[in-house]
Amino acid sequence: MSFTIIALDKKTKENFAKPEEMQNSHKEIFKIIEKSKFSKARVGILSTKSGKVETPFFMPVATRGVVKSLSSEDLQEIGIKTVISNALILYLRNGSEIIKKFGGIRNFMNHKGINFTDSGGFQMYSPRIYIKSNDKGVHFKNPISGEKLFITPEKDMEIQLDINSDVAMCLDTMPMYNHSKEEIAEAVRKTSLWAERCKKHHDELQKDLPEKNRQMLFGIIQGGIYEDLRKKSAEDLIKLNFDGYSIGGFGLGETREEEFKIVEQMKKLIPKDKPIYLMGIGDPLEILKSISYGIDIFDSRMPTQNARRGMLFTSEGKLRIMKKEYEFSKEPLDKNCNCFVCKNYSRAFIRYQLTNDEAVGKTFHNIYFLQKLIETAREKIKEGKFESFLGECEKNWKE
RNA sequence: GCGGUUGUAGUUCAGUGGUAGAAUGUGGGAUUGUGGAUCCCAAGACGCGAGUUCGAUUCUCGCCUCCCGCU
Repeated sequence: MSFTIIALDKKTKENFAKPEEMQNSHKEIFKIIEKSKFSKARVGILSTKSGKVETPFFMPVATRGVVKSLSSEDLQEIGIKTVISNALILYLRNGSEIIKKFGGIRNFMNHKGINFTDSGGFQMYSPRIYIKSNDKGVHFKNPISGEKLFITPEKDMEIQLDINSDVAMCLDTMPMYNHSKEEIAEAVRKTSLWAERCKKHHDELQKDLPEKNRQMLFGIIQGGIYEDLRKKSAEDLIKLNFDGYSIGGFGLGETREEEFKIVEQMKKLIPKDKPIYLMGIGDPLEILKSISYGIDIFDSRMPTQNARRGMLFTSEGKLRIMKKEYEFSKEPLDKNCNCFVCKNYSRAFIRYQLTNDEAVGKTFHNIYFLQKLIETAREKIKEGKFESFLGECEKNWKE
């Protein structure tokens, strides 16, 4: 499935840094170029070994090296520069070994942009592959071969370096929303313990590499909705001086109020010159709101997974395409959207094809929508009009 | 034409002398660091007629229907 017939516009092309242009100094890996006067929103430039990307940005999830139902060309057309893959899941199918022989995931998936990898800590939520963990690491079972694996923080760093992503994530322990405070405190303790080992081993593995070729490493803050635990987690990680800081463990059932209370708290604790990544958050309004609290990076399976399940984003809110009322609809998904899908297909067509699970660009549209939304947000921040833009979006958005 | 068999939700099947349950489908909803899912809610049925009985979707009879066999 590909929509390569759209010619790249000039602006999009220019936004893609060529490898030879990427050999700049990496002394300043994150540079703030604009700050809102009315909120914590900011625009920055994150410099990685594969190029630069403007923040805030959203990364589609490419768990096994592909954003489901989108090609690398599609990503380029949409203007997506950065995707995130999953080191553990790639490792399960021997992907990390194959990718190593390609010199990294950038070459393997031919995504001419920037790649993040997640550690696999999140997969502790998945009873199908997670067995148990202790202070040394995590026991997983490989559902393909049936064999058991033991992933230590050190092993995880090695896998992510084999994959050679631009930004790696620490192996963390993610508690669930319904866990007791004691369990979440334990997850924080283990996350800090592992973060230290990740950082040490990661530095050691790259000590001979020139700085401009080094993979970055982000620490992941846990602690659920408890300010004292979050504070402890953040302080432990900040001491280790990571390249960036992730806020993990949200999007699991907590309220927006609980979430943003912690996000605001974290914003005050994390050094201003470090990028902040709110993991797993992909709801459009939630993203915009988080930007106003100073978040720089997002990722989520929401736009891709929900597209396949018939939930589309539009400028007027969520559209459930399988609803009976769209059976004969000649309208596009979103009349305000300029994507290939909205220019060519009706709601009725997309709805009809979904009954047979045919991919006709739903994912393309959702990713395009989010990309344009955040591009607009960056422009609005630069113009000093972000907050009114946010208010307008909130007003127009229907759940 | 005769004999047997069958008839319960849109569909495929349970079940009971005190007016019925599932699966699937349908209509809503959920879905947030992806194993190409899963979960929640709702609506929806005893072929027709007569008899026995306090009461029949259930038992009896007739009609119709499904399928099988015989002529």
